[in-house]
Amino acid sequence: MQKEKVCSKKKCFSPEVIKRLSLYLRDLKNLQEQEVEVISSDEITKMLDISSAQFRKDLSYFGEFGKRGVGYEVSFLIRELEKILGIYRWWDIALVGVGRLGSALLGFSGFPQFKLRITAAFDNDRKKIGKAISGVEVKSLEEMPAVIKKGGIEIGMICVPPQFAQSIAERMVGAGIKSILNFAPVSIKLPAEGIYIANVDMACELQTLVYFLNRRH
Amino acid sequence: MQKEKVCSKKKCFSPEVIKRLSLYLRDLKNLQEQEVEVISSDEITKMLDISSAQFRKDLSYFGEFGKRGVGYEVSFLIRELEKILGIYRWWDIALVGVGRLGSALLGFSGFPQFKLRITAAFDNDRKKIGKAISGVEVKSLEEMPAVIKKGGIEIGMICVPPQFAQSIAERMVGAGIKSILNFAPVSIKLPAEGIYIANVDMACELQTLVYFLNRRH
DNA sequence: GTTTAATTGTTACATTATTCACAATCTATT
DNA sequence: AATAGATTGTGAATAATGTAACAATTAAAC
Repeated sequence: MQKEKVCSKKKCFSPEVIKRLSLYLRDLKNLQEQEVEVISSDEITKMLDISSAQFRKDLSYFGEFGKRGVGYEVSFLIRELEKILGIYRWWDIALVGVGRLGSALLGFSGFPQFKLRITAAFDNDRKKIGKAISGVEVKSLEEMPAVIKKGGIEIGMICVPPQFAQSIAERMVGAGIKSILNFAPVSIKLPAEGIYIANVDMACELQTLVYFLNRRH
Repeated sequence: MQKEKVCSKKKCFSPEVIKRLSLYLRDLKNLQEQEVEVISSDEITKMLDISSAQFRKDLSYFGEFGKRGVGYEVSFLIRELEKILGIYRWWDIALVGVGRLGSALLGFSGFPQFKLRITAAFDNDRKKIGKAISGVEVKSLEEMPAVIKKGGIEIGMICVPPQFAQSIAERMVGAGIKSILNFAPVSIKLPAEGIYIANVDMACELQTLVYFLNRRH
């Protein structure tokens, strides 16, 4: 969506490539559950709407993972993608805003599979503080910096109403958060260099649907 | 993310352009609340991380909306963007899967502003059927086709566990749904031509964050 | 062992998207 | 009414991305 691009000294890949890799990984894991052992670029991309050439090209940036004339060994490719994407240890997440969406995310079962876990949740609503939601105790916002620092948490999730999002982002980054997934429907000005922020705005997604609905002939 | 592209006989714009327009609209509405009356491409794009040239070019695909030497009148540009995006009437949405995420979406306050409203919700859990969540009565899945047809609903939201998503999508399209916002972390094979599907996969978004976390120097 | 059918990895090409740069235009000032 | 400063709209230049084509490789069939 945005032109966000984060580089290191090494080769720099666009978020688009990385997002596709993570889609491949997701689907490969599903295939593994169905006990598929080998798959061709053609077959796997039939599910996604991506060309097989795109798939092979995406992988080629990182190495050679298939066998010509045969295809890709599912379990091997999963391991390699996990290495590329950094899924070699657990990644802790701090969530702020335990409203309906925040609670839903706390209970989302899709995270552990990718070694992602929300280990801390914060809110400023007295009624919520102290309660546990999906096994995570809700703490007061004042405790956030200390908890983030102590836990070495690097990923933050913002689920607060839009008017508070900017200030929460700044406090997160001040506490040591290095990347943010923002669900508040508002643009956040990055408070420091080298912080990666991704936005999920459901209303924007829906509006795009509406546009194309209107355009169908 | 995907290479999804929907064209009509008229000029065809990529979903990327449309998504940016809808971001502009969102931020313009915020500016309007702050009583900003005129804004330049430079100022508005400072918030987003998009270049001012990109902003002007995006608009130029659809017409001329600014005044040289001056900038853009906020209220006028809002009206024009609403026209372009199709926000001239209410758009009804059918939601399937009233779990935590589904419930959160039913209560999401960001939709009405863009004339989007969830008017029907479905689940197959007896305990949920009949209850009202955020003012919407949960109905059984069996009733879905009739309700969608009767209401002329064209937008569907899938919030069910991944293993059910494909079949729900097919039943939605069978009932007349023309575009789908899918929250299930699984690839959906489009059951018919001309159906637009957008995917929101939070685990994928987070994995992209993790990748860039790992790469920082 | 040779042939055949399949499928990768990669180069060259085509397309799409973004940025640049500046003429055109507007407002305010003198 | 002429000038200066601001800012748009846009064609041309550049960069990024995606596609197509095919040589290289593999495994299986004969």
